[in-house]
Amino acid sequence: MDMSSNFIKTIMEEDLASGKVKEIITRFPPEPNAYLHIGHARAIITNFELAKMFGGKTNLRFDDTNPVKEDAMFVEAIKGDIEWLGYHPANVLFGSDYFEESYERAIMLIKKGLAYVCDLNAEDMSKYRGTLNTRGTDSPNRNRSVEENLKLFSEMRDGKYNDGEKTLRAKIDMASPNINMRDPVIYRIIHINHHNTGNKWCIYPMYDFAHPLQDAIEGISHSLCSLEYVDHRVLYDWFVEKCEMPHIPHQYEFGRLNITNTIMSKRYLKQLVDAKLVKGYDDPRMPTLVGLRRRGYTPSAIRHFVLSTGLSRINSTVSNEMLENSLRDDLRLVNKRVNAILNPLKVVITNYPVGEIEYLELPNNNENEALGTRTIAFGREVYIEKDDFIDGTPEKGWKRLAKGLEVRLMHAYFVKCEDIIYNPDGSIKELHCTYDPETKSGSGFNARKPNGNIHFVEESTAIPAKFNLFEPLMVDSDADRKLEDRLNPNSWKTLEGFVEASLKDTLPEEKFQFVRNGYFSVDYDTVKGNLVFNRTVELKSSYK
RNA sequence: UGGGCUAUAGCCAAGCGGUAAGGCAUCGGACUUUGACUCCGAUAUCGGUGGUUCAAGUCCACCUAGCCCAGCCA
Repeated sequence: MDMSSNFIKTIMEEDLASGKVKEIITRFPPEPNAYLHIGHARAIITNFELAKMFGGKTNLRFDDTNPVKEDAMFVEAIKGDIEWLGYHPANVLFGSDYFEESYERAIMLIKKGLAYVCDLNAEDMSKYRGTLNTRGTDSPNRNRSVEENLKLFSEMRDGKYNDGEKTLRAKIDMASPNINMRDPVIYRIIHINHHNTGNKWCIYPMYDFAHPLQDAIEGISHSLCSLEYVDHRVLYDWFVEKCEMPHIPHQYEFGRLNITNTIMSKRYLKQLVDAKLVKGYDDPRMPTLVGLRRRGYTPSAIRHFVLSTGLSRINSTVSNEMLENSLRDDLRLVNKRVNAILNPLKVVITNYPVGEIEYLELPNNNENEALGTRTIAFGREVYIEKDDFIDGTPEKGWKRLAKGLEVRLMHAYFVKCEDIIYNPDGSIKELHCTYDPETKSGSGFNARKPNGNIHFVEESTAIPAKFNLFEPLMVDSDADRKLEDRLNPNSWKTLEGFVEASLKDTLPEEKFQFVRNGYFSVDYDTVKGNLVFNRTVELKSSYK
């Protein structure tokens, strides 16, 4: 699928046409402190697709300028997710690769009288900053000499001061209506081991300072980010200019992508995992890429979804149906359609010979002949879905089984329900039906129409399986309420039923359409003799 | 009387002065060995008010609503 028209694509076309840029170079700059989720997928896909469209390239750059929050483990996880999505970065880089250059550029700012070492502690700095409605006041250290600033900054690097004791700040304008311009901190002191640079540094650049420099160094042409950075753009440009970067990158912002019934904030996802309310970051209910993968989502479905939602300067909330639709669309023609019974109800075909099994041939996908055919077993005892039978008089339009009605067991025979056998407790034990040999599928029989078509699995060849069915994790979008109170108690339900014999040797992540039940993916918990399937998404249904 | 951003159908979203694309959802109907798929058909005058123009969703003014910003986070 192509990316439809959007404002960033238009900007790129114009920049290329005018000669403002020679090549489109983008970057995806995650901070290695969490698993990627579907929201990140939008940023990844947008950056890679846009560059690809214009014959450019995209870097993966880990923005690791804050060692207190970052972990090398996430570096590998993030790389894996991006590869899984189908993208190959031109370069895999780290913000920490540029610590030396950042330091040199900071010295340049000091020498130009555009940066100073400040002694204010965090609390006082906040007071001096002023508020949204009142201007800030200058730091007492704002007019230190260049020599003193150089000396102090050098001492900061050498570890002479404790965390928080001093900062390096850009000297801009404490009266600016844009708070980001009120002498922002550009270096702070953090004595901690960094996953890449170890103990080499104890001062680390802030995002606002590091990011534009990183973009400039890498020759990024279009630096894409989300809307909350709009107010930072003027600072971004200020650093690129004042640091005299040879290449001038430009920042463009677009809105975040939200999905109904889906909470994507890092904080909540972490809370869910830490409180063991889910089974980990790859729980099939999680909106993480590893979660979606386990659930059964395919990279191409996610790509299609993201591209179909477009790109604008609005923080949008797209309905979950759109994501689900992308998955169905993606799998419809490429997956085998097989029989599984999630809620078994036994049916005995009383006029079928005891002990006899016959094998019936059917297409693996009736919309795609290339997938070939297979055989399924049919015999005297079969399982059907409980929902496909109604005990009593069905409403008008019922297209399934009921006593006295005849339906087709798909690709087999018409069967008619003659008797309902009950357990002592009143529940249904089994159905007694008769079949009509004349109605065999493929025979061309059309003397009468069945009251619907239902699927089945033959009893003696059936393989037991577990089916995990999901609903949204959260039922309440009110962020003020406690997490526990917002959870959907029915978000995970496991059913035990049967699948047809052809699924005996399936492997994790294999995907099927279970006829009339939806798309399923084999779960990682599947081991020999214990099949577990996750329902990725249901089939659409006009049956209410 | 702080600054910034945004406003096209239920949800996304094209549109760049010439008479409202598309997708998802919804509602009809056809077809159907998945109540699936597919196919037909239905559904908006563009936040509001003025103005410029032969012509405005597109330009101008004012208004309204929503979102973002006061980390030594990103």
